[in-house]
Amino acid sequence: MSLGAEFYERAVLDVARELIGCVVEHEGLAGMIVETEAYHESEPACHAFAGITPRTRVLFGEPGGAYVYRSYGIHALLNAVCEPAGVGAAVLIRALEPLTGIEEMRARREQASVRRGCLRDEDLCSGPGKLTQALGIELRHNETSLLDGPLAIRPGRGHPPEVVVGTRIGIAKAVELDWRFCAAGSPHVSRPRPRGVASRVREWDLS
DNA sequence: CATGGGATTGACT
DNA sequence: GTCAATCCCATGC
Repeated sequence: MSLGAEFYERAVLDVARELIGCVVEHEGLAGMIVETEAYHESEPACHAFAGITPRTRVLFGEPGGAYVYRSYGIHALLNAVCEPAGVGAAVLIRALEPLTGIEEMRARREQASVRRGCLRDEDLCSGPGKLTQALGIELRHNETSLLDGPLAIRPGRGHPPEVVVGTRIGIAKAVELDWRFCAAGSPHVSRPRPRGVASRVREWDLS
């Protein structure tokens, strides 16, 4: 069962943190969310900061909507619209740990890669553009519903991962906000990793 | 209508 | 470390 509107209709920082450990699913392909970022109309890094435009209206729409936009002319980035309708806010899904359909994900990712057959599991969904490519998420999913649409986000199983907080990636404004959330220790988080997520070097590896 | 700038990635020096 | 690819849309004339 997908997360309901009441899950998304809350403070975007709470949603971003609690989405860590949840599962994104599309066409039978699924991965656990290990990295998110929060965006809110009150700060200039958020697309909704510009107000309601044809591009941003979905951000001000019903919580639980999907905001998918093209980045750098190439990549589709997936966001979950949050907060009550009328407030422009969303959580950017930045990385997944692949769970189901891993070989299908690898095939989709290697289509665009020059080096084939070399992609590790950690290379499949460790970035916002990578995960949409791996799961087949495209611009046509913009303004669809995460509650009952082709894209679904479900609660995770077991206890949720420990979460590490850091600053957001790849933005020029409001860079100081600690609005990035990562599953502690996960090798599927994108780079650069915040402190506390860096892979540990065992002592016997040093010499 | 023309222009400019990205919530990135992969390849290369 | 640097750099180009490439499309949508916000902005300004």
